[in-house]
Amino acid sequence: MALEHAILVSLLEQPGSGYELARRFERSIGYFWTATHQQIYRVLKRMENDGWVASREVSQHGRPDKKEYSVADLGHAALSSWLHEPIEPESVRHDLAVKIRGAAFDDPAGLVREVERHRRAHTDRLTHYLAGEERDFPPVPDDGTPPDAERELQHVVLRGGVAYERMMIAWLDDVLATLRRF
Amino acid sequence: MALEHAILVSLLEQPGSGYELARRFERSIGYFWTATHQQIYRVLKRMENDGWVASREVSQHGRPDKKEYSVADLGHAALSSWLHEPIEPESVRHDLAVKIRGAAFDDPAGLVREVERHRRAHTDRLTHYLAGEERDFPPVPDDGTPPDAERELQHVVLRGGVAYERMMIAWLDDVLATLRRF
DNA sequence: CCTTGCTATGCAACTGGTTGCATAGCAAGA
DNA sequence: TCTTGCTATGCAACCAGTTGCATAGCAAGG
Repeated sequence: MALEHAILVSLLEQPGSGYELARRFERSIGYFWTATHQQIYRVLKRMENDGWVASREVSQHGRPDKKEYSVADLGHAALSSWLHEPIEPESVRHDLAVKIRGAAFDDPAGLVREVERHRRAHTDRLTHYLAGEERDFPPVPDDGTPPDAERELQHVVLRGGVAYERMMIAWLDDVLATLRRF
Repeated sequence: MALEHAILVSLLEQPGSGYELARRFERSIGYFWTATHQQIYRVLKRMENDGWVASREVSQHGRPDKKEYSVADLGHAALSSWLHEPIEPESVRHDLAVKIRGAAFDDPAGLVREVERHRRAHTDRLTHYLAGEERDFPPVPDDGTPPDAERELQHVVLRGGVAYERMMIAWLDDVLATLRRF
């Protein structure tokens, strides 16, 4: 399970409430790890019981109070030991691939609109990633100052998202060309 | 849920027992949808109760008997209606991306060996895909005969796997270069 | 004042998926 | 004969994740 660890990373980058975490999981972290707010609240509670995170009540102006969480020593240690474990070869789940192979026994041409819809979703996400990259990672001249690990690593993960979306768009074009031959 | 549908597609391509399905889910179908044998047996039982599949006992020489499943009309209809639903924008889960961002708060260089391990797993899988492609999809001259949908669609899904592995390898090289700057 | 809508937190029930364990047929080899 | 190993099927317990629902503070606008 890596939700705990994703939360730890997110809280290390920036402490925040369950609600704020849920919003981050709709963007940023959420590009490669999804979670709903119910899940986040439940896991945060468990993590607090385990001493991985600590919370404090924060009053806000014009809004309900929030509970701001930050990473405790035990949490930092737990993250560290997880980082040093080898494991997890990742398992893939691709509904669309199942659909494409299934289309052979139904109506191949009928899948075109569905694939086009997916293609649009991926181009949208690519556009979004590229805008984020331009905003958050403008090119800096190498003036000899040491690189910032947090920033560089966030950037390389984002580049992974960009590469993934580009690959998917190219493949979906291949799929569309194939479907249109029937 | 698409496990039912993945099983239907697999049984349409070739009827088989739960055990045989489990083996297919370790290759072929398993490249984009994973399932353990327990899960497959449980779901097959439910599908049989629902009339989606039918089974018959098959005696084998030198082996225990098996129950061979094939798709019933209701199952074919269920698959068809699923294929015509729009839905599912796919959610991603990338442990490695979490680890990479987390490494900023631990030991970036310590992640190199882990990333190299993943890179090796992906090159292995790519080699495996390419061997399968050469074996199952040799180039055929276009002699005007109509293309075989089942075959062409299996091929385009496999090309997706190849594209994915190539993208991952290139990205992991990017990650390694980034990690090595610290 | 009342509705709408966003912030903020949470419970309960369910479903899908994983893990550990168990059983049994049969073949091959020590 | 006994062990090892592959084929073949399955139960039970657990855990992670989803869905539906509920509550409450506060602001803005009709």
